[in-house]
Parts: sequence; C-alpha cells; structure tokens
Amino acid sequence: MSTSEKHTIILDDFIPYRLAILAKAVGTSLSKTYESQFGITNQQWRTLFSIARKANCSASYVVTHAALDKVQVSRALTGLIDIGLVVRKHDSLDRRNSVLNLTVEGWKTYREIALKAEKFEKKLLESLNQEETQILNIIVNKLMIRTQELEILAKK
Amino acid sequence: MSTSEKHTIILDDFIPYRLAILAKAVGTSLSKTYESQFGITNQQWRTLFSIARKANCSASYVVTHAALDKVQVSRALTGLIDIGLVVRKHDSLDRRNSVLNLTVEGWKTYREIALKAEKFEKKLLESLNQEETQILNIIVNKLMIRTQELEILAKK
DNA sequence: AAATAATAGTTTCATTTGAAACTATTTACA
DNA sequence: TGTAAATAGTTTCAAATGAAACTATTATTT
Repeated sequence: MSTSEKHTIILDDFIPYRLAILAKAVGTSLSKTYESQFGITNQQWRTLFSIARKANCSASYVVTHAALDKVQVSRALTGLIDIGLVVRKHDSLDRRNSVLNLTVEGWKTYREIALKAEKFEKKLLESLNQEETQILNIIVNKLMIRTQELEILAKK
Repeated sequence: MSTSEKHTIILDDFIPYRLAILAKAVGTSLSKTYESQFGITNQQWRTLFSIARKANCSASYVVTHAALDKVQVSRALTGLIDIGLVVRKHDSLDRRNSVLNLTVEGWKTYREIALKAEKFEKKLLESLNQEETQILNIIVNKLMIRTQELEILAKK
C-alpha cells in the first residue's frame, strides 16, 4: 500500500475530536478546584447543584437535570448523605420517590463550590470577546439539537 | 435553611457543563457509526488515524497525536494488531521505539471509517452557518489555550 | 567500563463505570 | 379484586480505566 492512499481526516481539525479534548481539559481543570478541597466527585457536585436548584426533588429529577444515569445518581446520593450534605426522605404519597434536600452543611458546601465554579467560568471566558461568548452559546445549542436529530435519523 | 439561600449557578447555563454534555453526545453519536460495524473502540480509531497520518511512527507519537495516555495506546495497539489492522516492528537503531504501520486491511478500514467520520462531521456542521463554523474553531482554540493558562496559574 | 538515570512501552491492581438484574411500590386492566 | 405492567431506585457483575510498578533498552555520569 503506497502513500498515495491519502486521506483527509486530520484529528486536530476534526470537530468531534476537538470538542472531546476541550471538554475533558476544561472538566479536569474545573474539578481540581473542588475535588481535593471538598472530597467531592463531578457526579456529586452535579447532584448537589440539582438539589440546590429544586428542593424536595426526587432522584429522577437529578437524573434529568444533571445528565447522569440513575446508577450514578444513586451512588452520588449515597456519598453525599454519608458525608452529611444531603438528607433523603420518602414521599408519603408515593413511597417509591425520594425527597431530597441539602443540609445546612450541604448549602454551605454548595455555596463555596458555586463561587469557585463561577470564578472558573469567568476566567475561562475572559479569553473570548462578548460576541464570541454569545455565539458559543448559540453554537452549543445548535449542535446539541443537531446531534439529537442525527441520532433519530440513524435509528431509521 | 430557607429558600432565601439563592444562588446563581444553573447547570444548563454553565459552560463547562454544557461542553461536557455536548462532547459526550457528539462522541456517542459518532461512535455508533463505527463501533458496531468495525468492532473498534474510540481509542483504537484515534490510534488508527494517527498511524495513517504518519507511517513508521512510534507509540509515543500516537500518545501525543491522539491525546491518549500510554496505557491506552498500548492496549489499543494490542487490539489493532490482533485483528490485523496494524503491524509493529522495532526500530533497529533504538529498540525501545516501536515502528507502526497499517496493514492493507488497516488502510481499508481506515478509509471506510474516515469516510463515515467526515460524513458525520459534515452533517453535524450543517446546522451552523459558515460564520459560526469558523468562529467555533476560533473559540475552541482560544478555550484550549485559556485552559492551559489557568492550569499553570493554579499550580503557582 | 560500571553504575545511574532516563525513556519506551507493558502489566498489575485497585477503582470506576454502566448494563442488566433486582427490590419495592404503584398503576392499569381483566 | 387479583394479576400484569410500569416506575423509582439499588445492587451486582463484568468490563474499562489509570496510577504505579515493572521490563527492556539506551543515554549519562563517575
């Protein structure tokens, strides 16, 4: 096989690859601001943020809101309850549903992490001008929708 | 703790989260186009593409070029050699280095996957106009650089 | 030249992951 | 009402992961 077998895909220019690399780098960098200090995983902080957003929510709410699967949420909750950041009750009207809330300590931790996360995002976006930041959000929306469309098309 | 403990982070608006969700969705969707058909993992196709890019390369080249760690590359290569897509020799001048190449079958598979990947990317980017596509690339570059800068700052 | 350090790559082992099976409870319908 | 299906969440188990230890080879130092 000769080198005339040329092709066009260069990994560094391939958008799905670039997005994967970028998201991983950003995520790793962010996680350093809370993992060691609070002993909390990515899945746990997403869960924490979801409950902060909606008191008395169920685990299924967290599944949807935090883009985690139910196994991940179950385990994240076990951890958060263990370290006293979350309390779980059961819905008396439908005992299958859990009723989740942050403890006082949970709110405190949440606020600290939220502050750090905001600072991180702010610093990250300092590299973009206002127009770019705006377009970034539009692009992410469009690509999310497009990916879902392609999924549906592929199934047919 | 009352609901006056309001905060500002909404997961859906938080860029690091949005990037993670998007990259995962795009990656999962793309992987469906090759995983089942070719029995190849994400790490394996990245390795395949790197070797296609540079014949006679070493595993370390793949590590850098495909953004994988050396354990991942080692395992990806074992798999690719097993199924006959890659051959490995040793550099006679420095026997620590491997010399990697695609087999005829490897080139064939590569071309088929490259074609699918290109089609996928094309379809994905159809949702953006030309200006947006251009800005997307600029943004990804800027954010990558910025993330590296923040990493360095954090270490100090 | 022998000892030490560095490099390329592999293997091991403990942890993380997620699909599938499971428990508990509620809803649908025969 | 009793049986089947659905839903919420947990546990299990097998596979994927990655840090650290390892092998093999080459480079550097004394």
